[in-house]
Amino acid sequence: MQNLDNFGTQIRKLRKEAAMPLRKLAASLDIDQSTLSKIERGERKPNAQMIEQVAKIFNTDMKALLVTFYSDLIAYEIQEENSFSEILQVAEAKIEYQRTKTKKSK
Amino acid sequence: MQNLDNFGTQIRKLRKEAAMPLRKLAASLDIDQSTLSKIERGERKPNAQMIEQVAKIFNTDMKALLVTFYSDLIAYEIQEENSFSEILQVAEAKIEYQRTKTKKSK
DNA sequence: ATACATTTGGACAATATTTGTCAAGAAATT
DNA sequence: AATTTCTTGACAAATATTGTCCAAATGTAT
Repeated sequence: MQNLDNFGTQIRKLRKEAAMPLRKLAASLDIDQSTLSKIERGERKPNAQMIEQVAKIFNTDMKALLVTFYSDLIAYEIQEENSFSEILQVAEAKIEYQRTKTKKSK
Repeated sequence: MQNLDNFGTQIRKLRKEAAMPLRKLAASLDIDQSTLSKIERGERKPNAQMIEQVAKIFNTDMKALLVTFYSDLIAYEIQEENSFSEILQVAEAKIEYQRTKTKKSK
């Protein structure tokens, strides 16, 4: 089954596995350690640029991190909506439609 | 098939059907007409509060508007991601998981 | 226990983004 | 061509995000 961790939890796990102090990871990512602490605990939103750096540092799969990052974002935005399932379905159709359009227009 | 219009297009259609000038709808929504013009053409993002008002004014289905609004938002955010399909799937699983949790904890 | 390293919490300014507003010009309608 | 409707761009005000610091809290080893 897929991993339902949020981005913060995932990073913290990677960091612990690597036995790396938060302070050090923060330095590698060029962010303040308190900021990273908050990101790991879900108190602040991470930003998309972090993802590539994190993948490199821990030599891990970037795709998994991207999926976690964006699914967090989306789940948060529509968690209160009863029609969440339909929303996601339509969003997917829209993206697919966009892609066929740009393919043709090329 | 589902409606893949974006929110702006949908509002514009409703407004045209009702033969209502933009200026008047803007007044009803208590926003500047230039703002509404931009929203209808997708140049500015609408906000969620508009939805209920629009549904009332045109006596139309609020759910359809909500789905359009949020699917736009999401499609825009992840349209560049190759794993968009998986992202959406995981987002859905996360929301479902959240819900089972809160149900139990009650 | 105390010393040392790590993590967390809160405050704050700097920066960026969003939102509201206006007025003038373009387009459409009568 | 006069009137109404819509669009565009510019700008300030309000709001949100981000970066930074430092003290307090927690954890770890001696």
